[in-house]
Amino acid sequence: MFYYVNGDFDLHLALMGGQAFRWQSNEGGYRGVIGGLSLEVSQHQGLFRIQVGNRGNHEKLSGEDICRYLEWYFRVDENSQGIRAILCEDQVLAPIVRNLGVLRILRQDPWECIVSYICSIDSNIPKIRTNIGNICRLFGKEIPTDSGVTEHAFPPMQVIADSSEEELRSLGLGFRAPYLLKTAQNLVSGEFDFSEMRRQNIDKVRADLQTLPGIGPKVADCVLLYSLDRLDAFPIDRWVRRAVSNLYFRGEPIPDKDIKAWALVRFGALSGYAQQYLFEWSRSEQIREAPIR
DNA sequence: AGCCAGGAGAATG
DNA sequence: CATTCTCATGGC
Repeated sequence: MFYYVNGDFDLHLALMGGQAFRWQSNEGGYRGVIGGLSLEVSQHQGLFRIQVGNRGNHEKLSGEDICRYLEWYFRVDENSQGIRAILCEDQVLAPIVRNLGVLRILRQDPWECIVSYICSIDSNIPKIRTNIGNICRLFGKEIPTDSGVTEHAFPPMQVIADSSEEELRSLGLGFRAPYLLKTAQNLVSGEFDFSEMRRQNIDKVRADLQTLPGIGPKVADCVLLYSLDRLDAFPIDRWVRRAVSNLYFRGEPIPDKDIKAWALVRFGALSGYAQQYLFEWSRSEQIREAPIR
């Protein structure tokens, strides 16, 4: 089953930029798994094509349902050129936005997102990908594909909650293992309602997320931005911290709380997109000055 | 060898 | 109460 969507996309930026960690480039395209859905995505002059390889545990979904879900995931209804135009009103951001391709924020599953960014603590993108891959291989349901490669669905939170710290450590999670285990156990207790979180005040949701072990200000903002539809979230990592300092404050170190307040005023509802462009710029620059903080 | 999409808890001012 | 320090882990 194929599904075509109008272009205006940079798949490499969206899928390999460090938002999602289950995609790998694959002769001209990208192969990945969303939830339990095995996909292959490729770009063809102005269009991009999605091939649904296997529905895994989503057999009950119709083709239309899957299409709607993919529209949701890739945010195809979004006017990315309009967003770029608004961001370009910022004289510092303008050249960065124009030089990078069309950047989109994927709409991921909150549980997957929480796991991914707990794994991201004091880590790096290749290692996060390895960790997430290991978690899916050990705990995720197998998804047979036509190409013969066996993919793995992302495991439900109950499976992780029923695992052990030793098991998670064996996957290379290190000190993040107890964080993930306890957070999964807290989540299955049922006190957290992600659909309710979508409607609540962002500060309330951020505070609730931060009650989970291993989720502090940065991870909470990643979950808000990448999975709970809060484009006004502004996750501050060392790359963004460096970019803001160098681009806007002459290299002067700025406390995170000040950056957060500054970003809200400067970028408002599009803070998340500004952050993503700054993140990509900072990483492409590879500034080797004294690290901020 | 040193760096890397931070968080938690204790110590300090 | 706010800021700073230290620690845990593993791959590249």
